Order: sequence, then structure tokens, then C-alpha cells
Amino acid sequence: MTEPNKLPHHGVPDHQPAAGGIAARARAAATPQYLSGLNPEQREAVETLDGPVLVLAGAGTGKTRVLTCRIAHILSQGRARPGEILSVTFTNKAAREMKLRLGQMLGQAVEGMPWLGTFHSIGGRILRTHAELVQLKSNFTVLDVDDQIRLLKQLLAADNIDDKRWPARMLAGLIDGWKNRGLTPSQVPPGEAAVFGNGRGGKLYAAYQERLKILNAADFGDLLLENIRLFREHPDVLRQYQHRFKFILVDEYQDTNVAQYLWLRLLAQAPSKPGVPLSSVIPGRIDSTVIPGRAEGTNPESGARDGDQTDRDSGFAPAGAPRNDEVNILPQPGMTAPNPPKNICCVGDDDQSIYGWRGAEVDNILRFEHDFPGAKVIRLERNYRSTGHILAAASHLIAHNEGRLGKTLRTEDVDGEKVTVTGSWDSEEEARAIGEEIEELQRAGNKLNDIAILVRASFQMREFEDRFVTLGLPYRVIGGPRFYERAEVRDALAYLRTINSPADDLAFERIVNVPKRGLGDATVQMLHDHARKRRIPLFEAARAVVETDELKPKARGSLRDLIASFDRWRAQREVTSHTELAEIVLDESGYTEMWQKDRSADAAGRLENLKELVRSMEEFENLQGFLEHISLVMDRDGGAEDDAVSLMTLHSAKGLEFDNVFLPGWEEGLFPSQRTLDEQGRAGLEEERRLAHVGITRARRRAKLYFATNRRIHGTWSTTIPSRFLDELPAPNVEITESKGGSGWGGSGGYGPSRFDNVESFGSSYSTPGWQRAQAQRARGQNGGRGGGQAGGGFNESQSPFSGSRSDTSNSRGEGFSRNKRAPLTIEGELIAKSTGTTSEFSLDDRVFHQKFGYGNVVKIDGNKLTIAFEKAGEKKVVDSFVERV
DNA sequence: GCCCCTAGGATTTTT
DNA sequence: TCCTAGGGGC
Repeated sequence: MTEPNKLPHHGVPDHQPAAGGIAARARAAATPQYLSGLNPEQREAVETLDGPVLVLAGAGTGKTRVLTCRIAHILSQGRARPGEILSVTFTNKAAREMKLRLGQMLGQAVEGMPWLGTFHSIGGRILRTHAELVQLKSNFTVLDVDDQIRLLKQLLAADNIDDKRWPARMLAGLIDGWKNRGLTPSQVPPGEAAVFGNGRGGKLYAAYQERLKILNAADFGDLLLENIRLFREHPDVLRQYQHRFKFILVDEYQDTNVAQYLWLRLLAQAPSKPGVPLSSVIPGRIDSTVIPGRAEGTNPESGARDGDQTDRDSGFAPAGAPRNDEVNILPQPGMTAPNPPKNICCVGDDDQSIYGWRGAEVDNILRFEHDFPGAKVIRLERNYRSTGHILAAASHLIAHNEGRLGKTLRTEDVDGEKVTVTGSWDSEEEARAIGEEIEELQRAGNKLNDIAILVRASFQMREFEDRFVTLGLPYRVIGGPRFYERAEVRDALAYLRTINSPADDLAFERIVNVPKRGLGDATVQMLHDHARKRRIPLFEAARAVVETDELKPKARGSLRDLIASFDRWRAQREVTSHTELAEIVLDESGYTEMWQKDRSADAAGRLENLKELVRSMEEFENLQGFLEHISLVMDRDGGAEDDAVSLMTLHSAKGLEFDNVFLPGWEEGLFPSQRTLDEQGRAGLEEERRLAHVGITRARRRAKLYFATNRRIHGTWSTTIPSRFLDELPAPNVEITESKGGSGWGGSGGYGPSRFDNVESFGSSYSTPGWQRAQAQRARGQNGGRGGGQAGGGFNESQSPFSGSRSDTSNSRGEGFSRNKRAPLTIEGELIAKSTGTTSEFSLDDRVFHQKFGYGNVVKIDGNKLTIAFEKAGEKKVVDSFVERV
């Protein structure tokens, strides 16, 4: 997370207020250590323990520090025990960081904070405790997106919906969106549910939820949504948690979505009286007051929250509640007892809300005071991170946004270097230029660890990776595919999941034929048919089918072996440690062997990953514990301590900071992203701008922006124009420089750097050389190539961007960045689609028809297994679901 | 049942 | 341009 209050650079003396006068020092000396060194606002944020508090913490103002100090303060004041503080963050990274800092601050005094974690992990934890109340078992599986989509594909196929026209991915997105807004299937507005699959969207959502229960599984959204449902339907359970959590702290409040908001509000209510339904205690609902200064209609989704269904139960602020600055809320009509506001403290920055696309509601933070009347709002505006120019540039840029609460960041640091804007001919030159500058910085004594490149979209990374590989410049990619998303890890997990939860069809299906066992589509299809008709898990279906003659001997044999293996493993689970069990499973299943035999280049890496997986299991007590955490908590660990440049997206850079930050690709269409603009209009633009703001404020000493005149998108080159955000930067804080990549148009003969060094007014970035050249280029019909006939100015000259060929190879990727090559998926959808109709009970002598064996008569009945004398095939055992009476 | 090849699609951002 | 799913051939 952020590193607030980092001591200033450039040898400027500490500007922390506490170091000021004698009085301040005396006070600092008399106060607990964790409070010293806080500025007055921070200190107020830490010490205001009672009632709702909103801390608006701009970039680099010490947000995390305030949160951790606040926890320390609560504990040391004896106001609550560690287990009575609910502290939620958005990412695992943030949660870990807080735990770490708390540990440092309090020594070993705190034996962990059991309720410090992400929304999802805490939600999941509560859900497991009461799983049976929401029709799950406590060992339920958390499905990731991949599982989710596979499941939806099955449902689409079962409904005969063309998944070309209506992709499962799209439905997954819709469902996700609904869940983010706290909507159960019955609460989705009919109009919205109808947009998918010719009006069947709502039904599919319901069917999906139903399937999840059968599979004993929950997806990410359920971890919160089902939690909310749990709280609503079981007030006694809710009350238990309301009692437990004396203090609630929320990090990155601007990123919360409606579901998270509802969840928080339920918990933030004072406990109601037992036996009284919540809805009768607090009748209020939130009205849809428009936040002043916020553009109307920018947020089409905000209306959802006003729905009576979603909100009724948890209304904290009755409609029309006065916006009360001083006084706590008075008892409202309908309340049976004084209902003091819970001690909830939300920390966030509306200017850093960048997850709107994922359902985050900036509104949550914008209307905090309204939702929690009497809230104290504290602004942290003192920035301890960036130099003056950088901060000025970022502030000026973000001031173009309308929907914000408004903060003015200030620093006491020196002005430092101006923010630079550099145009280059194309994205390759951009990468070259940045590579050069990095090497220069390195020569000047900068650590590579202090350097980051932040891109808008991950496809931009490639060029840098290529370039850095050629240069031999160490780099690391942050983000990207997670460890547990790799095919081999997921396969291994699927084995373990099947052991742990026999109803986990998705897991079983994933590995039933991995490694190859001759159990292909046809077999799986049959299992599906049977499972569906009898409403049993696939694994159980397999067990039944194996007892019959439905399958060819070979397939039957291998399926029988597989079942026997699982039975054995499940038995071993009782007597073997989970890590050992994992090794046994990987070994006996032939999975390890499969990769050992694999001749492809990445096989070794995959085996290594498997080992790593087993190693990582050691941290957990047992298999169940491990599986519970893997999908929620396992981050790809950076691990590498080496000095390396960081390469990541702007999104994953939030919360980080670097001395030197390179921001390439500031072009219209890319940044701001055209897609965001198309889909979300003005709100989208503002979010992109916030992203830009986040990017610039990551920099401590140098922020360097770039735009290229030509960029290759989907393999074809196109001419781009500089981002409007460049125009929105304040001229006095910005310096326009010439690309040092050199090989392009900007060489000696053309527009020399000197000509633009002294540009007084930044007026429009369209006056930059890159843009002028681009214009000229376009006027000439894009045929002139690089004008002025400069040959390679001492660089590997790459081909003209229009030639489409590349000068360097691109086969080597960063460590651990191999693209997933996953095992071919079975066509599960079709499998289900074929199952139709219901089977009635059979009696002896019934005449029946079987697809494979033809006509025959029932001669024996053993539960669902029938023995039938077929006219042509002779006597066979079959499963009843495969025959029909004639 | 498995493998190879091809055509078409996609490209934000992530718990 | 690259990747993936899906179809067709063995």
C-alpha cells in the first residue's frame, strides 16, 4: 500500500508538524509512540473513534498509516479486542500490508487480527460458518471466472441457446453486475434480465444459482450476496456479528460496490432487538438525492440502490434524514430504542476510484455523509510523496472532473523536475526511448526497483518486454496471470477439490480425462445425462454407470479405476498429511508423469509450479483450509528480490509508489480508452481521468508521459492523436521533450529537441512535433514513410511501421508469463443438452428401448440399475435413465 | 477418442 | 497479430 509520511527527498528537513514547536514535541513525547509523527488531520482521523468517520485521503497522504494507527489506538485504549474489529480492504495486498504494519507497530502484542481481510475473504468466512442457512455446505467451493463460464455454457446449451449469439462470457458479466449490485435473481429488473438470450437472462441467472447450490459452490459475487441474504433472512445471525464488531474500518471506500455497501451497512447498524424483524425496526430507505456537483445521469446504475427490495432492511438513514453535521442521529420513528451509529470509519479517495467498470460506486463515498448522518469528515491533503511539479500536474488534471468531493493536495517538498511529455513516432520507438532513459537513470545511480512503467492496457507491455529482453534489462511484470490460474495448478486443484467435495462436478469434469484415460466426450456426456436425470453429482453418476454395461469395457475399466483411486485418496486423507496426499494424488493419477513426458518447452516450468503448489499447502492446516484460501487469498508472489524495473497496468499500480514513473501510451482511444468512453460516456471519461491521476501520483520524483503517433492495434498500424489528458496538464509544470529513441522522425535533420525545450505554453499537445508530423503524414496519405529521409540514427533500425514486420524476435517472455495452454475442454454444454424428458419407474417385464442396445425386456431391477434382455445385444445391465418404455 | 488445422474473434482494467 | 474454439480427418 502507500507509504505515507515517507521522509522527504532531496534532503529537505522533516516537514511533519509534530516536529514543529516545543509544545508539539512535548505533546509528542507524552503520547503513545504510534501517534507521534502524525499531522493534525491524521491524528484527528486516528483519535476520532466514536461515530461514523469518513477520511478523504488523497494520494500519498498517509491513508494506510492512519488506518493502522487507528487500529492500534483502539486496541491500546482498550476500546476493543482484536477480534472485535472488522477491518476490510479491497485487495489481499492491502490486507497483508496492514497486518505487517500492525505487527511492527504493536510488536507481537496482537495475535493476528482475525477480521482483517478483503471483503471477499471475510464474506466467505462468515458464509462458511453458516453455510447451511444458505443451502451450502461449509466446504463449498469458490468458483473462479473460468468455472463460472463453463457452468454457464452448460446452462446455455441446456436451454438451446446459441452461445455464439449469446456468449456465456456476456452472461457471466451480467450476472456479475447484478451480484455487484446486490440483486438476487428475483430482484433483477425484468427489463434488464430480458436483454440476454431473448428474454431468458433472468431465468438463466436463477438456474445458475440453483446449479451452484447443487455443486456446493459459490462464485465471487455470492460471497457477498449470499452473505447479505444470510443476514437478511436470519436477523439473529446478523445480530451476532453486529455485537461482535465494535469497530468497523474500511479501506478504499471509493471502490466499494453496492453489495459491499449493503453488507457494510447491515453490519454497521446497531444490533436490533431480538425477535423484531429488521424491516420493522428501521423503515427508512435512502432517497436518491443528487450529490451536488455530480453530473446528473452519469451513473445509470445508481438507481438500483433505491429499489425498496435491496435497501429496505438495512436503511441506516431514513428518507429525508437531515444532513446533520454535529449531532448524532436521533431515534427515528419506528425505532424501539436509541440506535447509536456504529463506529465505522471509511477511508478513501474519490479521485482514485478506478473500478467503476466492476461495479464500484463512487456514489458510496460521495454520499457517505448522507448515509451516515452525523459523520465526521476529515480530509487529508498533505502529500508526503511527490514533488511540487508532479503534484501540481496531477491536481490540475483531476480538477477537470466534475463529480468529486474536492480536495487540494499540497506538498512542502521542493518543486523538483517538471513532468515531461515526450512524443515518439511509434510504439516501438516509445519503448526504445523509455529503455534508454531507464538505462540513463540506472547509470545515474537509480535503482531499477525505483522505476516503474505503468500502462493502460496489458497489451502495451509486450513491446517493453521485447525491448528489455534485447537490452538485457531486468524487469518484472506485476499482475498478469495468477499462480492459481495456470492450467497445471488448476488441474491439480481440481483433483483436490474432487477429493474434498465429491459434488464438485466442475472439478471432476476437468480432470476426468486429464491425463488422457480414454474418457472422452461421449463418456462424459453419458455421465451428464445420468447425473442430470437423477439429480446426483457426476461422480455419483460415474459410480453407478460403472456397475453397468453402458460403457465400452475400456472406458468402463478406466472410469472404475479412477473412482477407486478417488475412494482410496479420500480414505488416505484421514491418515496422511494434506501435502503428502497431494503428492500421492499427483503421482498416482499420472498427472505428474504426463508433464514429465511432455516435450514442450514449458513442461519443466509446469512441474516446478506443481511443486510450488504443494509447498504452498504447507502453510495451511489441512486440505479444506487450503482450498478455502487458494482462490481468495493466493496472490502470485513477487518473490524476486532482484533489482528490476516494474511493469504493470495503471490499475494494479494503485497503492504503489516509485521514484521514477514512466507513463506510455497517452493517446486518444487508448488512454482514455475508447471503449470506456463508448460504454460509459462522461462517467467513463472521468474514470479514465482518475486513472491518469493515479498514474501521475505514483511518482515521487519523476513522472514521464509519452505518446506515440502510430500504434499497432490488433496487428494493424493506425495513426493516433495525443491524449486529451495531455492538454489538461498545467503548462508551468510540464516540459515537452523530444524522444530520445532517436531512430524515428525526430533525428538531427528534423525537429531538434532544442526547438521545443523552451515551449512556454503547452496550449495544445497537438502542437507537439509528433502530432504535427502525424498531421503532415496523414495529409500525404500515409505514404511518405518517415519524412525527411533519416536513416537509422545509430539504432537498430526497425522497418517502417507500415511494413508490418518486426525487427526483433518476440518469443521470449518474462519469467512466469507463459500464456496458458490449457487442456482441451470437453464440450460440456452439448452433454447436458441431450438429456431430455423424465424416466418413469420400471417394472419387471417392461418392454424398453435403449439407444445403443435396441429393444428388450426388463428382467431384473436393482435400484436404478436394470438388467435387460435385449433382442440383439443379449442380457445387459444398464442405468434406468437410459432406457424408455415402449 | 484424439489430434491437427483453420477460421474467426479479440484486446482494458480484477476480487 | 496472436489466440482460441471448433470442425474435420485419422
